[in-house]
Amino acid sequence: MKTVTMADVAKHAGVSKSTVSQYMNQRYDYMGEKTRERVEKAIEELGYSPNIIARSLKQKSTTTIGVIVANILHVFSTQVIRAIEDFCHEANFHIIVCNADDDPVKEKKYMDMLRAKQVDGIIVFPTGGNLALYQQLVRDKYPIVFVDRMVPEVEVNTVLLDNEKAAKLGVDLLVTKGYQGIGMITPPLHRYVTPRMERMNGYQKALKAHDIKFDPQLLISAEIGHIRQQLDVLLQQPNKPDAILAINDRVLFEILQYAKEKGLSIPDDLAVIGIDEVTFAGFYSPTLTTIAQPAFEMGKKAAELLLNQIQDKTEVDETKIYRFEPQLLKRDSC
Amino acid sequence: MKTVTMADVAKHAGVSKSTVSQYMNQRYDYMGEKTRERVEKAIEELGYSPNIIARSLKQKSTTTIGVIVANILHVFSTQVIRAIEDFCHEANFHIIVCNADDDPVKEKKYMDMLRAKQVDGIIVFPTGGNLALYQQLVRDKYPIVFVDRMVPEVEVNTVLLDNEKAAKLGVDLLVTKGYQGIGMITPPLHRYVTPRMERMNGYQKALKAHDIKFDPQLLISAEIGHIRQQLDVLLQQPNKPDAILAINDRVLFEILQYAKEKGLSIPDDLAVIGIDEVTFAGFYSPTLTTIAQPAFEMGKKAAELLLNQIQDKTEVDETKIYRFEPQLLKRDSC
DNA sequence: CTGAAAGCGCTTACAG
DNA sequence: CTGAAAGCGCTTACAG
Repeated sequence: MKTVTMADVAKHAGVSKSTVSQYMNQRYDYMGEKTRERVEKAIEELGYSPNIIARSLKQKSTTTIGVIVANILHVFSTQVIRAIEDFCHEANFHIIVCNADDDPVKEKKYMDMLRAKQVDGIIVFPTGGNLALYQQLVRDKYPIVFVDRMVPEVEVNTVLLDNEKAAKLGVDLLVTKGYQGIGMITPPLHRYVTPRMERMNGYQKALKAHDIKFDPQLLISAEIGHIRQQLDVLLQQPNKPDAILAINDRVLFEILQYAKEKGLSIPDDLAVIGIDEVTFAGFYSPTLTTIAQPAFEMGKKAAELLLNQIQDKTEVDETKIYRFEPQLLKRDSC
Repeated sequence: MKTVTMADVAKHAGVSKSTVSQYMNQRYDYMGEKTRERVEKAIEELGYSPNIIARSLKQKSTTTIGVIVANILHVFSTQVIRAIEDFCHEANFHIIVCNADDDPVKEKKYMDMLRAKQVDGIIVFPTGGNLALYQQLVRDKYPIVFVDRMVPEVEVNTVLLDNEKAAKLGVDLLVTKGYQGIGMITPPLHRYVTPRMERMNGYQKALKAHDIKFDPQLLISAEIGHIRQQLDVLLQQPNKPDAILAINDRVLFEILQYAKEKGLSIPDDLAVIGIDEVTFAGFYSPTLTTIAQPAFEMGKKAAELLLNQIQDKTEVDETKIYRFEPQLLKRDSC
């Protein structure tokens, strides 16, 4: 496939490259009628399509952005990506998707590559492990938006769920329904991961608001693979919980699996609320009360913020945290 | 952020651009020890990072591929993308992800844009609606791989599930278990969509192999939103099915939702098998018998085929259909 | 062992 | 209204 270039078109039409370029960029203002037609015809006949790479080199814009997610297999990431894609499609931008796998090394590698590829900006679910890099980007005024997690030391527009509220919605409902011991299950908290930390805080604050003492015994913080086993221990205890708040969908799966194995009845033996909507919530038995994240709105907002930054580089936006409202979907699991 | 270029590095190090370029490409063969150190130091001090766009223009390779999926929200697409991403990451390639939404117009737009952006190749879940374009690409020897669907008129490497076998596995199991009336539910078949057509064929062939007459009455072909209603009609009939094969996960959801609403007991009132594994199959009540697609292997294969095509353009591979084995996961819903 | 020069395919002042 | 020329930031024969 011999590629046809602008020079070919120019020759074929008997005009200069400049004129073809004007045509391609729809600057017809000063172009003769016949000239335009000739160029149009030449493009048609040669099947010319411009090399955007070459244009990018000159214009310093690739109309492409990078999106680095923690894991594209998570439903939440998928929905955020989809929303970003839709928004970018409108604006004629493309997205390069990368999986950082929660690994700061991989994250850095991707960031560097994306910049080397001259993407116009980056949306990232930050691992938090590349402080110096984030700060460098901010200093360079490189367009960037954080999603799902924040990095307190770094001044970047950030799109987050109101995580405390999400946990509070769950606790409030459980308290209203009269549950006494409200447990919480989360993956490990050893590292600062915004959603987990904030949801934990929300859980504790909400308990306090209801004058319930936080009981560390009712908290499980373990790797996904160990949750069922710990749950088993927890439920043997005399002061076992009668309700549990699952910090995310992965945790909810473990609880449901456990309940199934042990023949526990939900909500009678154990009430359950999960943060994150799940596909089967509406037809599980019982139907599952969940707290949904507005993932599409969040993705859209992230894209909007980034494209704004890209388009008017001059304006010095103040950076902000954008909080989105979780939505309580009351069903029958509590 | 004033970008530092190769020329800056050259000046700073007191060498020529050529030398810096050699250094960047690790061609140290003929480079003096001191020269190398000087360049290294200059790069360090200036914080130089090369502009890959510029390199791409010269080298005619962007180390980027395009991936056009039908819908990134589908679990299958997600898994395929993830596998492609992983494979590409190894090879230092990046992926641009696009959603065609099953719309040939959008598909064409994306294809054109991706080529204009000089991606080195494209993996696509083809809508089937751009025959001329596909054929043009083949003629141009443009690296391309189809996934999930085939386009019979076009000679392109294609990665598919053995769809007939998937349906056959389901029917065989149901027959073995003694079910008499085995129904099938699918989205509309008006257009040729490989998985649907092949699974339908597989279903009919499998029935025949068991000397069961195919009864069109037991088949529902309807938009997702109308399935429950049609199912209701179907199950009122005298010769209603006692088992159903769901052609994909979306259909399975509808069946489960229906069963829940009507208080049907699975498998006693109605046995169910779904093609596509679902997250909750293992802890639903009953646990769900499904037929899983090896999505990761399929994605990996697609990436492998594409990168091979990209790397040795000379070699004329014969194009092939690569079939992957579905996996029957026996559980309790039949 | 290193540098000058041409070129990748565009865009953009500037001149006429 | 249109064209010649310079330049975007690299790479790559080629010369010495």
